[in-house]
Amino acid sequence: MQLPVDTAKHQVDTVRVDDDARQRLIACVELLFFAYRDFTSDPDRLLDQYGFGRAHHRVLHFVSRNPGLRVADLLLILQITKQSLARVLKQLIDEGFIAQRSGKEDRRERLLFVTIKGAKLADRLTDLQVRRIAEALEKAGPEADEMTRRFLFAMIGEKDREKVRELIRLTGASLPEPANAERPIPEDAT
Amino acid sequence: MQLPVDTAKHQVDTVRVDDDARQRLIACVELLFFAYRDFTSDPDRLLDQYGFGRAHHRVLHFVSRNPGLRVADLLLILQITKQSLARVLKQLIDEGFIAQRSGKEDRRERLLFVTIKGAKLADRLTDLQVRRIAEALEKAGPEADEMTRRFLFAMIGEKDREKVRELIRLTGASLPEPANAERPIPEDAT
DNA sequence: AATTTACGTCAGTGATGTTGACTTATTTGG
DNA sequence: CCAAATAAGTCAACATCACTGACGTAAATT
Repeated sequence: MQLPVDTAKHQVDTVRVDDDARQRLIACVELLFFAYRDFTSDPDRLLDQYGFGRAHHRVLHFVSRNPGLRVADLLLILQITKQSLARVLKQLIDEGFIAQRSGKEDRRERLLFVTIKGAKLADRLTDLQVRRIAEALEKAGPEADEMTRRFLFAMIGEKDREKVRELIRLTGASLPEPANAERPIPEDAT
Repeated sequence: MQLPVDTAKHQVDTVRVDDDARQRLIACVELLFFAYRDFTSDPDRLLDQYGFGRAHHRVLHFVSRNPGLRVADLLLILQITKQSLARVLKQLIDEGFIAQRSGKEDRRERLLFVTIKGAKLADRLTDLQVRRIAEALEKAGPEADEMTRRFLFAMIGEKDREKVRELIRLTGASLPEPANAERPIPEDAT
């Protein structure tokens, strides 16, 4: 590529002390961009073969991991609008990757489940991502596993952290300070 | 949210040994999604005020960090098409955030630079992201800094790693095995 | 019985990406 | 020196994924 060198025109004689620290943090910013770019590239290729996009992937993934998820939950997780979700969800249902059932207690709710077909695709997609992460953790060193989870968790907006902690349901030392050790396990489940 | 519990219908009696490991890896997959979602949310809010999107941010960032970047370089970095870049780049130029100059040696090249205005916005955006990362690293622990960079770097597709290493120009122990200690520093620079 | 809730849907819009083809200016190589 | 390759810009058409706002329907709640 032959990139030119940054001659640091801006912030010339500001605090030199944390200048180095800032450079390392900016490296993190850029690394996160590249890491995510490539993290999504493997699934994207597979999804293309089904005529699906990243939006389909996210829906399929979270429904697969959380059978009986409600539409409202999905909206909270993905932080998109009902209309955005509707399109991809409809496709996934129409093509037999996701099935829905009315809730027993509240029949307004549509509980979402993956079909066998959907589970297969979800697993293939997850395998691709798990493989890349496993390799990266191995390359990063023995303690990268835990450290990375702690870092990524801390990157989440404070308001959503508890929700995410419940969602990914990782117990033990894997995440910092569970704040509330009680984990009321609902018994309905599928 | 009251999410139902995964009853693990799939891969029932396969290897139980790394089942736990797989769960932790899947947690990483999901954490990366949430982390990136929130990582981009701060800049997005600021960009909105300028009528810009994420695409503008990426262009502005890399031009700001690499003055004199060529269009072709940008295409390699962002991995988008010329047409996608053209739209946002044109806007950034028209609105005075980025300036271009023909290359001295090769006058076909259009070298890109941020203007003062562009540098200010780029710095504000970077500050937002740096702040979130700094906080997350602090919460994750003392060695998260280095570990996280190693992990993120290893997440990058093997073919692009060297390019990225040059681009983010982090030396020393910050990244694993530089492979080639020689770093020929081009002297043209701006 | 009225309100709220969960979900679906219609219509319109915008940001960002894609492909393919073509032009212009400039450098390079036989 | 002229042909080919290269860097960049441009046009047209299109897909995906997000948005807003409004409205409908069924079921639960008050």
